[in-house]
Amino acid sequence: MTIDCKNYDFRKIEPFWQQKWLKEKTFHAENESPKEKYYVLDMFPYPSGTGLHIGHPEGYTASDILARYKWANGFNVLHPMGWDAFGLPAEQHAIATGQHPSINTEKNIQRFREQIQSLGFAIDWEREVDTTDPRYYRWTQWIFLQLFKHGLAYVGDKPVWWCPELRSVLANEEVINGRSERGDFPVERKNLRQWVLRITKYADKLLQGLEDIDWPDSTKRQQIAWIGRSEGLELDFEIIPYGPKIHIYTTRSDTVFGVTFLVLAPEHELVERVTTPENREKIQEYAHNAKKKSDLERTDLAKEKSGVFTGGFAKNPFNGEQIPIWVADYVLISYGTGAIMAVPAHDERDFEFAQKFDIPVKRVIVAENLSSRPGFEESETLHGSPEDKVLRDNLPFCADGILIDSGEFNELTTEEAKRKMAQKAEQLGFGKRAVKYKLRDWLFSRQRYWGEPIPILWIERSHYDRALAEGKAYFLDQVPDEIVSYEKDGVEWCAIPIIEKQLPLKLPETDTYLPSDDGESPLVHAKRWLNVFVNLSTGEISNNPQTGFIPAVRETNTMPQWAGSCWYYLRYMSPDYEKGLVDPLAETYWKSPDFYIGGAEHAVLHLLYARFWHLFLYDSGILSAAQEPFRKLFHQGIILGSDGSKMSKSRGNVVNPDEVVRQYGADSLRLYEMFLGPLDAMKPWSTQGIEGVYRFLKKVWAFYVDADGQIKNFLTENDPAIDRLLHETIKKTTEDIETLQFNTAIAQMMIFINAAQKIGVSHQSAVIFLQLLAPFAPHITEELWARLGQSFPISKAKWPTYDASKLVADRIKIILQVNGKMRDEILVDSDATQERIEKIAWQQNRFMVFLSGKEIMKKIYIPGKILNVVVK
RNA sequence: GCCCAGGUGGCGGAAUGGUAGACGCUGAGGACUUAAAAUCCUUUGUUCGAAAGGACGUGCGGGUUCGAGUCCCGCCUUGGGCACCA
Repeated sequence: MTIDCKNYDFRKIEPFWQQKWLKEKTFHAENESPKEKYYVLDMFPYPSGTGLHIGHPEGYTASDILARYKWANGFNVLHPMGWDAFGLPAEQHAIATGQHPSINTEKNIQRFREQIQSLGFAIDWEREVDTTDPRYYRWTQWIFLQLFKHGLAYVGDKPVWWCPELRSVLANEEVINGRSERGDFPVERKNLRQWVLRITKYADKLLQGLEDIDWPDSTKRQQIAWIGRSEGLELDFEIIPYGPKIHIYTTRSDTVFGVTFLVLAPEHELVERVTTPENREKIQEYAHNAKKKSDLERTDLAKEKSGVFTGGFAKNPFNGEQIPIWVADYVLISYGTGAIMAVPAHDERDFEFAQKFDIPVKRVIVAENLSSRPGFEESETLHGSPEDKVLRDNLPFCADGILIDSGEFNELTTEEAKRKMAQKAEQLGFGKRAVKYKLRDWLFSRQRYWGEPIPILWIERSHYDRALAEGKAYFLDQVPDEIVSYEKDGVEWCAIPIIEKQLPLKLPETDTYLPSDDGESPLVHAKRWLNVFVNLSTGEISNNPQTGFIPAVRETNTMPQWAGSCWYYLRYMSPDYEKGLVDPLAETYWKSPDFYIGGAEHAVLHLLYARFWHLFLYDSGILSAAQEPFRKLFHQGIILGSDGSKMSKSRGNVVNPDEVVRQYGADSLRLYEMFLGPLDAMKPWSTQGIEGVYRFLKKVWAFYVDADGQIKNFLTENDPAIDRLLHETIKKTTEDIETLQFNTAIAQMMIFINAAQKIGVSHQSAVIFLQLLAPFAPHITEELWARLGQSFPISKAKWPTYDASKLVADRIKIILQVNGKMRDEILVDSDATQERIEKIAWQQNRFMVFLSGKEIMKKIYIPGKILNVVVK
């Protein structure tokens, strides 16, 4: 079956083949197959109200080329698509219109599906997933319960980022420079009861797992930096006289003899204890102000240090020196121990602080090449002794070096000193080695309507204890060892899971989707849903009081948008499986995606959270095939407006994919996005540029089809030159697809068609060329393929291979250089020796001009390429 | 401030240390056409030259090499990430 058209009528051709692929399930992936599998994954889109963006098809086309290429290579390919459909815009739309967010979400999904289908991707549409579908989020909730059961989900009254505009709590990762990532609204600190996932427990695994996965270096680096592992020493500085100890954490224990003050974070519990009466007032004032300051202000004013002396002192455990204790907000309560030893000579921040408050600076580390300089043995307190100006200007000296003025540790290197000091501290019991992370636990609850409800009930402590004591609570083996509870108005509430049978816990209907002003989820308005009665033996839930049922309150927070995207790649493997999140057989077969493509903006958030869940699921035996979810990752670049700036409505440089498809067709759009430049680069869209690839496709059409719409006659045999070009093209296209260099693959195909147009090719070569082009431009090639009499899809046809013997030319070009400059070229037989080439070269007048009267120093011959003569 | 990736014609971009500018766009000239569109052909880094041909040329300055866009050192600049993490 083909289309009845004479010209390249993509408006007829493209919908025809799209429907045929859909109807015949051409790209259906089998869960049981003797074939080797290949799983290509796109980061699934959030179906926004504005429809598909021109950037979406970039990644999708790249993955599609790979998918079709793998099909042609005999793989059983899984290339699915789905919708990350929970999210704020849908909720805001619901607030504005009063309409349930699912209605708008469904509409947007439909639009996205149509748009994506209009681009002809080889997707298995039977595996579509939607994170807002209860059949999907049932398992998101189930995973949450597993995390809960294993003690990885807990509640805490935490200072969190609260965004008044969005009326929601945000995760650390969602706050950028004191503003919300979404919407760019100001955020503030607020204490709220929150669900938190203990991602920190996986810090080391998340770090180690990066080692042998094929990811962009920059993304790995970002995750490494985000996890922020550091090894150091915790030391005790005893408050004088005989007070409690201040625990500090340092990665530079080698500088401990250079400590000239300690700093406590304003929120540190010992602040009051160390403060002397005469300083109490100003310390309290300082702490109070620091608390009021948002983190934005605290970081914004980072340049200008502030702090107050407490009047108290502590003893340096290494040398017994009395060290003044300060309070300053450049020390954060949330990292390390909330207290530091300050070594101004060897730390920029401490140095700045010491300068401002006139605190002594004591140098204890010198660069290795300086240590031999005379006069260095003597201790010098640089403050107030400006003799050695050079030295002073060198401070702070933050690099590793050699210790001076450090008692028994003198002359050790930084590395040796750290080791010996740690040993001593541990022996004498005033310190211990410690590992710290910048990574914080993941704030997992949101005060929103449009998210997965957290499947938890809250019951009073007395009920909880009794049920456990009686040993017949349904949740006996479903709760963590450590009770998750919180106190409110003198009552302690304990978290219990709802029974698995009651999943999915669906969102209740409410009158309003607006959170309350005090930061409670809109779900609190659903009173009937909220207050229930539960039977602790059976897990049954009732809306009315009954014998054997006790009152319970539902958790009203919902999950963040990241939840659904943490495991969708698993659901694609068996989207309809009812007994678990993934069918173990399907998981064993598909393992994990072989290729994952999506934007670099997800380098830390989604990609870290998903890894965390996957590692957890693997550890707890729920998954068994792959420890890491994404073995190979690629980030496509961003397509800018034609003015070179980011596409935005306000700039008026937005390109609408529907418009492009209408004007040039899906094949042109796909081809152009791939031809634009390297896949990972940022590149501007050009309206004229797409004309070029459109012309190319028209040229391809005209090469196969005559003016009457009939397939042309081809040559019986290829000219040797075109034969070589064909095999070069097979080679180049194949290699470029493997390395994702689609722009140069397309350039090679253009070269081929330009030559073929002039010289003509055999029928067989014409068929091969279509196969090469098929992953890039599937519609036009499928149509021409069918017109050539083929009855099965071109993407399933065996991928062409090149014949290496055909790549060898019988005559080759040799470049003649004088002193490395190209002066002439000659054509010789490909088996010509250097001697023969020199003989020919010496007959070239043009070349000889540059040699005449010169002394020949040297001749360099690069076989088959260059003869370079060095003259003087 | 720190870390990373870039900087090549009018434009997007090609180039395992070996002919810089493939391929495409744009511009110029031509063919076909009554005309236009489409298509096809020639040409298109700068500069000197009538031409043949020469000189210069991959952000800037050095270096290594027979030979550097590519490797090394220093700098300028654009983009991305991190940012008091002790």
